[in-house]
Amino acid sequence: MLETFETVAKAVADPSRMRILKLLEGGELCVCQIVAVLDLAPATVSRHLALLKTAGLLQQRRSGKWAYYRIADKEFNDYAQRFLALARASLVEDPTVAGDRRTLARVNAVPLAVLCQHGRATLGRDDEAAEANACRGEPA
Amino acid sequence: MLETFETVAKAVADPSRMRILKLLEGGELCVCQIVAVLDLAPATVSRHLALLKTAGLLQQRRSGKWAYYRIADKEFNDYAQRFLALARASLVEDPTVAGDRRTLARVNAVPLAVLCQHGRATLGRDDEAAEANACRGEPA
DNA sequence: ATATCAGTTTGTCATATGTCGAATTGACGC
DNA sequence: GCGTCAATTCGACATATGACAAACTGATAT
Repeated sequence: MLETFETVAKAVADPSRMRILKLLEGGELCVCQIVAVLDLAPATVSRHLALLKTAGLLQQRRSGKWAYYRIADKEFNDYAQRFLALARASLVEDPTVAGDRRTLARVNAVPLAVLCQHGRATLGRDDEAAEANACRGEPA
Repeated sequence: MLETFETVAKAVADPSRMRILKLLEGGELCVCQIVAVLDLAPATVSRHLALLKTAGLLQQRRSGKWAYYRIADKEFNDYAQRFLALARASLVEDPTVAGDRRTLARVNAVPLAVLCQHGRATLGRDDEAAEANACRGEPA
């Protein structure tokens, strides 16, 4: 259907959403991690994730207070997996995507109990003391 | 570049433009043929075609008063040909696309001197007398 | 040079979209 | 039950976008 194609195509035709997809290629992430990397409001990220999920590009699970999103591994419609393949083959050396990955590494070095409370501001404090893990302590 | 990806993705993420791409898979067309099939204002079609061309998805040539567009056969950027391949594999049995192709067959049965002057209205008059060819009489 | 024609550009309008702040919802701890 | 936290939904705003009409541009015929 033309409408489905449009829905999926529009989903990847936004830079913020494309950045999310490239982040998730590395594996499932908690919303708060995506928020910290992209430095966008949680409402914005939540809206983007919902749109990607509606387009059949992502899957979601909840664990306690946290929501995790990952790249869809099923065929939810005729086009999602094709666009995911195209996205995977794209932007391989893009500086924005590469920068996001570096930021994600720093995000992952911060205990999420801290990240969830103080957001991206914690990234500049490498001397922050370690705390108990929260949402990131639960692999898929 | 993320910006280029966005430009190309946005170009195919619109139904009218996707219909144009599917039409052009059958070969080069004059603007007036596309106008007749899509039943959109010439200004609208012209805007869409310009956007597709900017995205590296189409090429254009002029011949007299007429402008012809065809699917790009060169790599104008990193993504255009990838999206063209995806588009070619998509909407193969879509009813809107199929209907456009049927309409195009009827458009092609009308001499373009007539079509260019009277537009889509000529499609309902199968008894129209043949006239000299105009823009369609010039194959690539 | 003038008129006609086809396509393009400009201007306008209604609608869509990305973003953020506020409000809401659901999970958790006490 | 209450307070806290993370994510989601809602509302508002600025900007973008698809559509059309009008104006413009370039090609052609006379």
